[in-house]
Amino acid sequence: MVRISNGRSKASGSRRAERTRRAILQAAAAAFREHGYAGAGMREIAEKAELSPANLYYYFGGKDEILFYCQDHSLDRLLAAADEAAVSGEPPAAQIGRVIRAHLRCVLDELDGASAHLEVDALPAPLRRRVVAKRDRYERAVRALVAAGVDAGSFAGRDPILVTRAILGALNSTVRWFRPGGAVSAARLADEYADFLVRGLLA
Amino acid sequence: MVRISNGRSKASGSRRAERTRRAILQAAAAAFREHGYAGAGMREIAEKAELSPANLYYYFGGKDEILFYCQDHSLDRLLAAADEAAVSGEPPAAQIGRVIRAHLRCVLDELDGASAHLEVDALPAPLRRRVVAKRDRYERAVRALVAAGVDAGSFAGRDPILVTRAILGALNSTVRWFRPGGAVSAARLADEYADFLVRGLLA
DNA sequence: TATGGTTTTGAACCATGGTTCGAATTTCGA
DNA sequence: TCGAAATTCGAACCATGGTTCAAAACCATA
Repeated sequence: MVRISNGRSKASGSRRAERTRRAILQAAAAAFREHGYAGAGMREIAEKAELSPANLYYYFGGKDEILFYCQDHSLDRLLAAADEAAVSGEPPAAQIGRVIRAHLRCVLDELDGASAHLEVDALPAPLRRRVVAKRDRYERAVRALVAAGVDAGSFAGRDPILVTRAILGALNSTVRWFRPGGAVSAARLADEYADFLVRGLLA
Repeated sequence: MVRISNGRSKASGSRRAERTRRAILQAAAAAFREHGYAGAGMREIAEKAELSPANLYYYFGGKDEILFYCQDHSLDRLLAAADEAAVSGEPPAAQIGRVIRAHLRCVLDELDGASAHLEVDALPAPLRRRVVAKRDRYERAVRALVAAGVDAGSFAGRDPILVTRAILGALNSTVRWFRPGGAVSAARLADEYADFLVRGLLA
């Protein structure tokens, strides 16, 4: 494990290679969400991506590196959404609502975003550090929005750290039971969650 | 796997046997929380329980059966707390607050309660059915309290199913980051979470 | 102390699964 | 079309980890 040295492993050039890279990450994310990191096998990931198990090692250094890129990619999405909300100029409640909806969209609609925060401990130390650092950056960004609302007086004076973790915990746990095509749509879920959680913040 | 036939496996008699049974469950729960079900090894569980790996099979049929009893035990605790709140005669908001605090106490204070809801899919079908049934019973109990508040007009008219899942998701996710002896105590966490989540319910 | 049941264990078994390797196949510019 | 680079794969390697087994150690009772 941990045979990654530079940022990109080999084979980052061609257009086609980049496509199969994406396909692998998507297949892996689906497998991770179904059986967890340790439970999902390379053979299963290969089958979902429609190529041989050995071929995975042409694109990635190993199983852990696949998990790393899954998490890293979805964290980039989340961070972008949080930054976008922060500069929107809307009132704090609307900003948080934006972030909640964007977060759920990332986690539920896009297949490869589910394993963003789950199973960080499965990564070897150097990769884990990078993911944890990025995840903390996202958590701080959300927390800053909460704290801004508290300072402005529109939110109740609760601990922003705890409230932020409660919100993120509620959001991330949706991947455990939500299934596309089920009784509730992702859009309705996002609306209800946003209303409920934002209401909890208000003074 | 699934070599369990009757409710109790062998060796349920002596007082001492029952003690080591508990010790094994506690050690296993700690290991599961640390590395997940698939990630935690029987040798690690044995070491934490201070006995040999082979000895585990004198008390339990296998790894999956250990997970089953972990989940079953903590679900009993949660159900008892929910029932207790339901018959308290307090207003809905106070009842939900009670359940939230009890839930966090179960999940954070008692070491063997952490893996209650996580990793249900790891169980073989027959055991999984039993755990899922009990877990659903608990979720319905909490949902009934929420629905009662909505009907009484003290809660906003949101979907009780989604709101309940949001609450339980926030509560269960605490085991991912909470560590006893850390910056925040379990009691303060419970108070903040209860205030925040109950406030989200109010009309 | 002798005896039968309970409890514990070291060692090995065996399936699973991540990984490697060398060759075959495909791709693509010259 | 030719040949080098990129891509794919079957097969095997090997460590890990759940599990089994027969024998030893323990413990209560007669």
